[in-house]
Amino acid sequence: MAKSKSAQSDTAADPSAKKVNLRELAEHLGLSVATVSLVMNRSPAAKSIPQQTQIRVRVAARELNYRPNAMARMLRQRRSFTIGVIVPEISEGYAALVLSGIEDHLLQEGYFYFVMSHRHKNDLIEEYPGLLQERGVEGLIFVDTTCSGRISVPAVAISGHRHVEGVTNITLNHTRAARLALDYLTEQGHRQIAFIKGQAFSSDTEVRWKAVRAAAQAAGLSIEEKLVVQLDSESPTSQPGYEAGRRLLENSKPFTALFSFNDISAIGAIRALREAGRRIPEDVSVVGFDDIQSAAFQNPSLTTIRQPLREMGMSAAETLLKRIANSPKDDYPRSIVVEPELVIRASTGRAAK
Amino acid sequence: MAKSKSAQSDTAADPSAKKVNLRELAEHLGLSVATVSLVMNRSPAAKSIPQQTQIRVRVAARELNYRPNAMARMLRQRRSFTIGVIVPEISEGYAALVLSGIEDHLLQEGYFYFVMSHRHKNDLIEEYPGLLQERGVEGLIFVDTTCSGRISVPAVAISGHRHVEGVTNITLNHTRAARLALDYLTEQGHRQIAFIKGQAFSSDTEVRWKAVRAAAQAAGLSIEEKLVVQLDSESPTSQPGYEAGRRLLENSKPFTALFSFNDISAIGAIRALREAGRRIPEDVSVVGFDDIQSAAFQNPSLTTIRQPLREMGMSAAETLLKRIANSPKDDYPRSIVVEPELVIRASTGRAAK
DNA sequence: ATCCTTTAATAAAACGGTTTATTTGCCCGC
DNA sequence: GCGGGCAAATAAACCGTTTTATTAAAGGAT
Repeated sequence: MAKSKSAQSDTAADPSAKKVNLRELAEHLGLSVATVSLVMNRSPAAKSIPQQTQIRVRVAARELNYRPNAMARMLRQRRSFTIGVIVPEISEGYAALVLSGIEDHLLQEGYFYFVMSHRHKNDLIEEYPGLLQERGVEGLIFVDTTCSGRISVPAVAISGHRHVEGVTNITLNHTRAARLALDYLTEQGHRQIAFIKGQAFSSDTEVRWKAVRAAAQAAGLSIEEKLVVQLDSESPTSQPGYEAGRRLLENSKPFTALFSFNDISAIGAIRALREAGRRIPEDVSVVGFDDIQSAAFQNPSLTTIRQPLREMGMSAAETLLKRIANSPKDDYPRSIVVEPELVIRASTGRAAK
Repeated sequence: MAKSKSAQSDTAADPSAKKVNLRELAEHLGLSVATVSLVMNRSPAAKSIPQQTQIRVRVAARELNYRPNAMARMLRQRRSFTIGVIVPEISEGYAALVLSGIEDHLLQEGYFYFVMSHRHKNDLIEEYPGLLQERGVEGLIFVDTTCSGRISVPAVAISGHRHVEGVTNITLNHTRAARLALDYLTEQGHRQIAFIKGQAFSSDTEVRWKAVRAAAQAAGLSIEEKLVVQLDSESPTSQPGYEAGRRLLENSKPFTALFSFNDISAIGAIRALREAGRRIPEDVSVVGFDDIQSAAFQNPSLTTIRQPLREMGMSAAETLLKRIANSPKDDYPRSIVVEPELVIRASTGRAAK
């Protein structure tokens, strides 16, 4: 912090005085706004302006505490340096990690971002991209949201899973993810494996389930219908997982392992299993998905398929900014695939029996 | 979704055609921009414009897919309908809940918001308010961040705990919070209670600790120095809590209960206690703070002092928008106090012995 | 006819910058 | 003594709205 004597109120120097604009600054200097603008922006056109004048301008700008008006500048340059991010909800877990990755990269590049969460309401999903574009965002990032409608700016979807013209998809290698989980479980001797599918609205649900079935087949496992349940409430908590766990138990088909759609629901399911007297992992091994921050601190700590969520966020931001920079050209990556990782913790072990 | 035939490419109707601006729309109509603007904004000055013309204008606007340029409008009206939110991090837990409350209210009122997270870096804390103001935000919300520097827009701080001119503070009734926790624990027969203090950088740390000491005194408890440890890493995970728990055990002073600074750290501490063979709650009762979404799904589920985090977020947004509306007048609430609530779950029970 | 009102609309000045094209000296070479 | 070139700066257009003051025509009252 600069040492500013707040007592000294007469100089135009430090107070949070009223805004001074370019015209006033120029008048104060006895120069034209054009000159001052060129200097302040270190425009190449300013090369013919002598150092001395440049310094004079900058000193005065500091003294008068000149701050260029962002809206005026945006209007003229037709750039907002703002991007829009659409997420299902600002929840614990998934979105929080992705957002922090996005933010990291954007702030570093001088961009700001708007967040809007739609809580799976279809009308909001339809409406938000338009609202953001009216606000002048230069690009959009969709997180776990299948984007629809006309989009006239570059866009990136994280786990979007639908090929939309103009949208770059960032997705996990689900095939590999499913194999990691099932191969590991079968290695541990599990053959009766239960599954919790994601909510219908989650864009990952279908592709992940397809991958699981393929992986099961490859591993010579057959998936019992009674060992498959689906999440169905839209709560972002572990409650849906808990309910799914209960349903699984009601089906009274024995199983020694559970592969759940995500960590949040795995945690809920574990609670249901426990209440029914099953010990984790002695009676049932549980594998989650995502590796959210709290997964490692569950009791027992959660074995899970890690998605590099922060990295996916960063990659989304990076890709988007590149696309914006190249804007008129429409050669852009359609798809970026990231790799999962099996993180073995304490919620899994060898099959009983 | 409107039924729009995407094949029909000749009419100017539906395609994501190039932007049409007010001037072009006016020309198309054979009217002046002024007239069109008045109609589109339903300005009171438009009352003298006949219904028929108004309809004509609106129909054409729809047909040409006219969207007013937000930057031009903001520049002219000198309003951005944007506010800035500064948080330590977009983490699981605390900030996520507060943010969702903030968002709820803001979107409802037609405002957008920028988020910036500083991860406790002092230079960023200094820098961000200025950056946001340069971006034209009409107000600022600080979450768990003591704001500094000159602020020339209305501001609200959640758990700011420092009286800063121009900032409304939203705080929890910590006195009551501490009493709820300690009265409950003493009722359960606990006398040897350990404490985990918050990190030095958290704005809640000091006032909460002061309240705890006062409550302890009121309950006739003395706080043993060896039973107090402080969180000290800046990780937003449970790791610092885990480390704090270990330190507590190393001090080898017996205790039957632990009151931790927040849920995240309580979860870490529980892990440390467990590793040392202590059962929760049979050997040690643990009380957290915040009631983040995952608290209810811990194993055992976490007894905690609930802060109404979403409500605090909503209240912050509401207060801020009210202040913006009244802007020139500087009578504003200095402080808003919200009440905590004791949520008893399974991590606490009667003292052993 | 004259003056006032009302209706329907417009011209033009903001808002606060950026940027292109142009001006004004001034020095240099011949 | 004059055209050319350069240095230093500026005028003015532009970005796309909003909003105030003004105009133009028509109708009504006196």
